[in-house]
Amino acid sequence: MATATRVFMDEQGFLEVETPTLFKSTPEGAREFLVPSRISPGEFYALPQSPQQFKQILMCAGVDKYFQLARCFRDEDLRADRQPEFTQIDVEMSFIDREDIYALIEGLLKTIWKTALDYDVPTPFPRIPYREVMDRYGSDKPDTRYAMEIGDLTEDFAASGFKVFSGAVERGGVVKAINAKGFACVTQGQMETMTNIAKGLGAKGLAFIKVENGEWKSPIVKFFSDTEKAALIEKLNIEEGDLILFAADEWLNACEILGRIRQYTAGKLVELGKLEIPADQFNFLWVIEFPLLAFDREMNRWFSSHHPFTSPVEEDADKLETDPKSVRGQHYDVVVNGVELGGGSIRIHQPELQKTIFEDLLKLSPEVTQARFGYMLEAFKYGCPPHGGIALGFDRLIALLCGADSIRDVIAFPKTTKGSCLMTDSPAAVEAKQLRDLHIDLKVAKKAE
RNA sequence: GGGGGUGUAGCUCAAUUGGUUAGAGCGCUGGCCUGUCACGCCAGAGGUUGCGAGUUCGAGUCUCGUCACUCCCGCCA
Repeated sequence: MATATRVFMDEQGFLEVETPTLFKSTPEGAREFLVPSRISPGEFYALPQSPQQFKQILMCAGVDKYFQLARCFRDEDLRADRQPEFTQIDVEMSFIDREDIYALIEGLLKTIWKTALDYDVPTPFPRIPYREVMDRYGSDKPDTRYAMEIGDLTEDFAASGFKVFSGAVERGGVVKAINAKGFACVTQGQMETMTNIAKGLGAKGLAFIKVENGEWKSPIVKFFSDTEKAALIEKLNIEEGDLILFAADEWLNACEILGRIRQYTAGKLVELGKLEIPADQFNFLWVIEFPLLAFDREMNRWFSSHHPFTSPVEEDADKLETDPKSVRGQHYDVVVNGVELGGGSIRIHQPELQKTIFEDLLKLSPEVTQARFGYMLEAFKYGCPPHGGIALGFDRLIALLCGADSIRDVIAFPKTTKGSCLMTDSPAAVEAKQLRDLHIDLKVAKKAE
């Protein structure tokens, strides 16, 4: 697949460029691996979380079509789909807009799926704005191989006698529900699991209706008016044997709760043989127009929902100062079968705008901005073409093609959950002389042998 | 870093309150049959129940430790 990727990218006129592995710490994103320097006592390299900044400078330098199968490093906890070192298909191009990226990546994925599985990926992929994908699927990486979409009942229950719902609407929230078709046979334990999912996301409970023997079995349905019931039947297509689950909360929470519920119930319905999710089908889509910024309540500041180099969509740019929350980014994720395969954006190429983002919105001091990103702002000053790019998780891609549940299954010599290599027994202690050369004193006691 | 779950044959799983020689399906090997195509029939191999301690007359089952996997929170710009 690496070969297929290189051949395709070469045919499209891209130049493969290697970027340094010994990079510098830019602690905005994931935790980095540090490498001590022998020649510069007390100073460190960092292994790159991605070649992001290098590739943007390549754009300034006139390499207008760059790609790399890039090794990336992140010192975070592991998961089935996360390893401390992994590979991405890293792409950046100049003088383009989003459409160019969509067309390129659709072509690449089409080629890869054809080569590996002789599977014809239909193009173009559907594009769904973030707002809509959350409304319909409760996830920014939905599995669209099954429908079970979330319904919105905010207006229908705004004046409901059921205070839990009308109260949520009064506070500016929403009322949403999902129909788990044929899941009225849900067990007590499964209901409890789902309630815990909802509570884990801050809900007080999980309202439900079981439709059995022509009857709505539910502790709350007695509060519903006939109009409200009619709205439910119509919007959720309620039939005998269905299970309806509700979330009344602020918008994002309600969406996420039902998104989790959607995934959970779909899994159970597959076990029961009442839903089919074909393993040999691949539903690709683009999720677009993510919010550029999200607010961190604890830190009381804005942070980039993607990364700080993402350009705002043009018609929202003037709202950066007045209404940062509503600014959408020119960011896009490519999603297949509930897996986020990659993401990217059209970048900021104007030094002033980049500086505004760093200093006014992200509240980095000018000194910090200069120390961490000064070389980029400097490069931008000499005239940087409009550019953008994307990175696809290569390990995830291979796992998808192989039908593997974990990227560990498609990586030679993977790390364990605790980050050690069982083959070579790394990480391991080093000799005192090596530490002296690196000007390092250890504070941890040496492990007893 | 915190919390939950899991670990039994190559794979998917079973094994009652702790109780005989740890079972089944699929797969594998051999034989037979065959108008077969998810063939059928017969036979067989395959296990230190992740590892190490402990409790017990007796541990797959209980306790502790450890390793691995997995999910959730944190983290993953």
